[in-house]
Amino acid sequence: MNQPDVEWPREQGRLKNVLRLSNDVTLAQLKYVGGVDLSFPLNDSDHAVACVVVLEFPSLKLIHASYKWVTLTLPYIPGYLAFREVGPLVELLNDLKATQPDIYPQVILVDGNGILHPRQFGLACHLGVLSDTPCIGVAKNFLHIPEEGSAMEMVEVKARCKKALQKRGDTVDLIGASGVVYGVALRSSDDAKNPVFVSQGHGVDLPTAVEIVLACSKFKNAEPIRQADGLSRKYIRDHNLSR
DNA sequence: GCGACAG
DNA sequence: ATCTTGTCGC
Repeated sequence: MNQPDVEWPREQGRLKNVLRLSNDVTLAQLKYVGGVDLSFPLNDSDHAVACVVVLEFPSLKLIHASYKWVTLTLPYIPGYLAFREVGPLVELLNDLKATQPDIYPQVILVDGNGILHPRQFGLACHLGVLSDTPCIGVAKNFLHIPEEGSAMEMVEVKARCKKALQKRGDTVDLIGASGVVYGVALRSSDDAKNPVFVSQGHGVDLPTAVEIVLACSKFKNAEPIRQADGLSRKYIRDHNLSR
């Protein structure tokens, strides 16, 4: 009974029962924002460097970065990213909470989706529940969601974005034919024509999630994620981890 | 069967 | 995911 397409949706459904989409964090009380990401060496998809950073808010100054060199056992399958990447991230967060609880972030920006997902339970939800920490999904690319109507089709979303996202802060709601509010496409920078896709992960409502992502954005990618991405990549270079 | 699919 | 970084389409 080791069938991913049977066991994994089941597991997502179970964890979804303890998912909180109500708000546990506000901009006013925000002091530390986290960012997580994994980077891979060239020609080696079985190993990666997981990274968690903490930025002071609203200055967005880097105050912490920790890394973990990991061996990945599961493949990347769209809709099941969390099963491949969530383990190392939870470990890094647990270490941080245990050793430096004073700088543990009130909210974490995750490279990937929250409920903007075929079963409304993407990586940001998965990480939020397992770490019991508010999380926001921020994806650079749109994840295709089957059978949710023309309003959620790739070409349709792109067309609406091109028309409506004229300046930094503009948003386009992503609502399925079923009525589910998946998230929003957000223009995070005046220089970035293409949007990022923001969705609730855990412990945050959508308006607050968008507010936080925007407040953390200097470029297209929100600073916490951009830092985690850049630093984990640098870690691979500095330690000669590419084959 | 092919297509469409976060990282 | 991977490429130097910021962004994107020819």
